[in-house]
Amino acid sequence: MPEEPVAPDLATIFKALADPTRLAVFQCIRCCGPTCGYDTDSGTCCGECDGVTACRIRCQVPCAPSTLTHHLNELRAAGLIATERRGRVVHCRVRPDALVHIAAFVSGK
Amino acid sequence: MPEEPVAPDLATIFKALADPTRLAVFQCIRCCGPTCGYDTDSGTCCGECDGVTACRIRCQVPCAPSTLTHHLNELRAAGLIATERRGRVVHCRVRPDALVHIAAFVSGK
DNA sequence: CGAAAATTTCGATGTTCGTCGAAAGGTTAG
DNA sequence: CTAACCTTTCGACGAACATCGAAATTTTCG
Repeated sequence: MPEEPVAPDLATIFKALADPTRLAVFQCIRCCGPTCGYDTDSGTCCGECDGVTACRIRCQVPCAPSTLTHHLNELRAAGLIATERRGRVVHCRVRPDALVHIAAFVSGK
Repeated sequence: MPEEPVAPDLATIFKALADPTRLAVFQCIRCCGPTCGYDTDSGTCCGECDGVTACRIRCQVPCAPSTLTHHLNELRAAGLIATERRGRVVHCRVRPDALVHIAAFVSGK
């Protein structure tokens, strides 16, 4: 299961952020941890950083565990976050290139 | 029917741009006409500019007339565009403050 | 090994959404 | 006034979506 299949189009990225709960999840990941050292080539995250664990996200964004998994999958498919399992927990991070497409859109393509 | 009821939240704005067809409509409006001189106080558009007519949008984004009306309503409700009827046709324009919320989001809130 | 913890998968459910066609509404030109 | 044009409203329909609970999976710890 790759972290990010291909470059998703703009509408897909917007759709990933269009749900209030999912947007809150993204903001939580964004604020609670440093930017992920995700490597596009190797498809892996750096092993040093901690990120935000899923269970910690659920402290700030209350929802069922399965619901959070679904939202994380959507955000990851949109290329916005990277996830990495370390033991029992999953660490979530914002990808450094997450918002470049949106930024280009705002600045007039 | 006000042009824009209240300041919509970020998720609503993203949702308005999350559909490929609707995003194409927005880009069409954005590219084909100058920025609208929409006045937040008076709630009207300046009477000088032409904007892009709905029927012209449908030349570039094929869909049923009722479908386009629906999409324009969504974009307007999200505060992204302003519409103005002039005679038989409806002129559509991007609101000058359309993307400020997204820009703030990209730049880290 | 067995229990506990964190996450995922699966199936189900109710809602929202995008789309269209038909009909109605408003406006201009002849 | 009437016909043509552009747009909106209405109702309907199928697809997609957010959410959950239960069960399964993965991993650590005693």
